[in-house]
Amino acid sequence: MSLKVYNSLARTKEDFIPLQRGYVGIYVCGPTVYSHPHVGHGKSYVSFDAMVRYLRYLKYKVRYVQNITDVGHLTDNADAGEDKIAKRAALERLEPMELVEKYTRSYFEDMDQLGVVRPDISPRASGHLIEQMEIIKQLLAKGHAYEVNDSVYFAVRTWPEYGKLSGRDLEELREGTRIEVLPDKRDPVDFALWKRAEPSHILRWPSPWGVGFPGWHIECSAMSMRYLGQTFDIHGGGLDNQFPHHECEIAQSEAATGQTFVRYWLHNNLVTIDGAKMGKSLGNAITLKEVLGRFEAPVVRSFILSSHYRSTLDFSDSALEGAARGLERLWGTVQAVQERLHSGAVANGEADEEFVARLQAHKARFLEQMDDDFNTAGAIGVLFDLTRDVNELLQGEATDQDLHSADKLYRELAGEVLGLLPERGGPAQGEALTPKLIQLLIDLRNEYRAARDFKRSDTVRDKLASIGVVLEDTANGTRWKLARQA
RNA sequence: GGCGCCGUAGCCAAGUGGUUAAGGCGGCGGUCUGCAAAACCGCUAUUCGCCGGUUCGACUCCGGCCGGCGCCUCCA
Repeated sequence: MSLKVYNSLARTKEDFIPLQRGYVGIYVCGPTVYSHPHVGHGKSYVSFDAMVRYLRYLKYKVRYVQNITDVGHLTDNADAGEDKIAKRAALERLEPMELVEKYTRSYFEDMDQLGVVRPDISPRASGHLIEQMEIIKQLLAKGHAYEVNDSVYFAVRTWPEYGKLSGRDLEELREGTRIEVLPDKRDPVDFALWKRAEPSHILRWPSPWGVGFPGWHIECSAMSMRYLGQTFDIHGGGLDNQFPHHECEIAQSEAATGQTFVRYWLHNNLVTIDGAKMGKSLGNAITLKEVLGRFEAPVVRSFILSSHYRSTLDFSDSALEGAARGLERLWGTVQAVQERLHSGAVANGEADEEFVARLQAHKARFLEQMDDDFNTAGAIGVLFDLTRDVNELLQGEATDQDLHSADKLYRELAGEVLGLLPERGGPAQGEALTPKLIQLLIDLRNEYRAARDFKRSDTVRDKLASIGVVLEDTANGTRWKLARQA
């Protein structure tokens, strides 16, 4: 069994073989931090998080780099229009870097909630101007770029492979150019590496070509190669960035270094809202904070992972609701296993051979799904098959070894790889009393029940229910849980 | 106009050239329970948008059609 990934460059699934045995370098295009993250960011970064988690589970030493774009790029196209960050900063009456800091924090806040493991390096574009200029210098020296009126453009006609990622034909691109071509460009398809700053442009830096700001694509080339080398294993991003962003990255990087830039390009598909594209510019973007206000973060995460990363995902309340019910059931079983383990009433003993064999079979199927281009949807399916078996086990006499092996498998697959288990943090001091108090009431109620005083036992249950504590009588005693928030 | 994707049960969603087309939600029936909840068991697509073709055999490959969508302009 080996990991296969869909490489956009090859348009097919390929065996994943890293450049250096045991090590993986991965770069994923990060957010431009000028507003709160939306559900599209959620899908993208949760998807790549699952990949990174799985690679680490496979014992690869992973270096995960994800940039923060804090250099304003233009609202319109790469050549004209306002700077997004400057525009928004003016609107919010903040210093541009203040705005950027605010939304960078907001971004990590939401990602943390979604259980996204932080990248190993989160480089800021504004902190890597030197590296960007270095590449531009190399491109100029090699004749792949030219300077006009204090701006520098990449000369696409000097790079015949331009279009290899997105399948574009240069001639068609020239004909189909919708944007007004700047007179400075020698060729309509050329793209900016460095732009002269107009006097009104706030975000500006000195450079060998005058005061200006970097082009949109150059930062990713600079930061990825800075930390992962001239050639690295995986570059990820949204499908919407395949062209022109990634195409341009490849051209400028490979033209500058003469080396293969990226070996595997992974693109995740986009989010739709009621079947239609969601976009900031379309005004139908839903922020993560909005969704996280209505659904628990793990529910959102499991919803995202319940479809393949290369499929579109349609956000709707009913679909989220379904994901919530399913996750609740999964958690119920995971929790029940742990409760049984800690109940002190478990028989010590060997694990049932047949049961262990079934666990192993589930695990193998799970890994098979993940190996197949990170099929988290299939993997979650296996988790529910596993849950069926574990529930069956819980119906009868389970030994501590049985329970331990089930618990371990959940933690490994659902927890470590998919990040779908609740954090197991100890309760805060005052809260530690709550379970004991509830247990007291449960014991009391059970005394009433033993005496067949159901009127009183129901009163206890109902009153607990009214403050959000739900009781469940099982063959192995009474359990309790907090009611879902309405 | 160019490039590309998708169409699987009421809903969400995997998947495969040929044994019974995952899984989740919902629904129905049952077991358990004082009642309930949860859990468990069973049922819920003779069929994979439509029409042709290739094949011994296609939902899976090819062609056409219908429908939905994306990229080609900032966007995860």
